[in-house]
Amino acid sequence: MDQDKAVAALAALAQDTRLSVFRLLVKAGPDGMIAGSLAQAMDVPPSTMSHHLAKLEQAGLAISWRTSRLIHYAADYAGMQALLGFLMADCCQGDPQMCDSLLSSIRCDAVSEGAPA
Amino acid sequence: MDQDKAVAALAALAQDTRLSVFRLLVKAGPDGMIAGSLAQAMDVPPSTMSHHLAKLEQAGLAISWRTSRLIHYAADYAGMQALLGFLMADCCQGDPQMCDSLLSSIRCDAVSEGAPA
DNA sequence: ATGACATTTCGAGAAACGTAAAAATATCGA
DNA sequence: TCGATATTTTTACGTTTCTCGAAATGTCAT
Repeated sequence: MDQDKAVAALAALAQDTRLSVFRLLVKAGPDGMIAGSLAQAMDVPPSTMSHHLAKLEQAGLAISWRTSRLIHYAADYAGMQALLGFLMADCCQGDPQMCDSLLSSIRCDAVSEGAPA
Repeated sequence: MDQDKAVAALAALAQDTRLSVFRLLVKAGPDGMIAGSLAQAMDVPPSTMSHHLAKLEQAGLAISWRTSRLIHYAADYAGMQALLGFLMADCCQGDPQMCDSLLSSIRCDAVSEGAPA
């Protein structure tokens, strides 16, 4: 992950529809979702969704594969991991505690926002 | 952190100069850096840097304060934390292991990219 | 007060982005 | 092969974003 790739990944997520799609894919897991279902879920035309999905895939945040006529999209966890690592790099230089407290609040069993019980 | 704020924060980071500035601020720590120094460091005019800094601050990723004629900018760790938490929400539904492996690679003592020895 | 310094606000042009209809491509069933 | 389905590519237009000079604002020393 270099600067350019990070900017591309962040730009891919910095759009309402795409951010929603990405989070939907994160929740959906490795099996992913069908392109058409995503277009329906987000209430946008197929061509618009295709454009967004292409951007997510180019940014390394989603992967796709075909099953007969259907195209599956799933979150690219490796890409997400690389992006977060890039953002967090050097975060704790001189103060590991600060970084630790930041990360601990993100741990799955500690996430509270965006994941209502 | 809601969807709109997350999009704003991601958009703030999805720009070459601003991403560099943010990472510089993350490295600089709580004392932050002076606006003019950031303009020099990034080689952009003061007005351009001011525009970028305003966007980072509006996005909740930076804070600023004045010391006589100088204006300090520092990374807003709480904002960064909220954004990462939002992105990670629901990441491990049904598969906590996947989320754990993702986070463990981000831990400060495991960061390798972007932080050359 | 006046001038010098640090930064922001305003304004305008160029470039990039989001949207979606229309046409093209790919796959399947009959 | 033909039509139907699923998706992408092409193309176009309106909007937003980026950039930076010029002017305005805030601060300090004299």
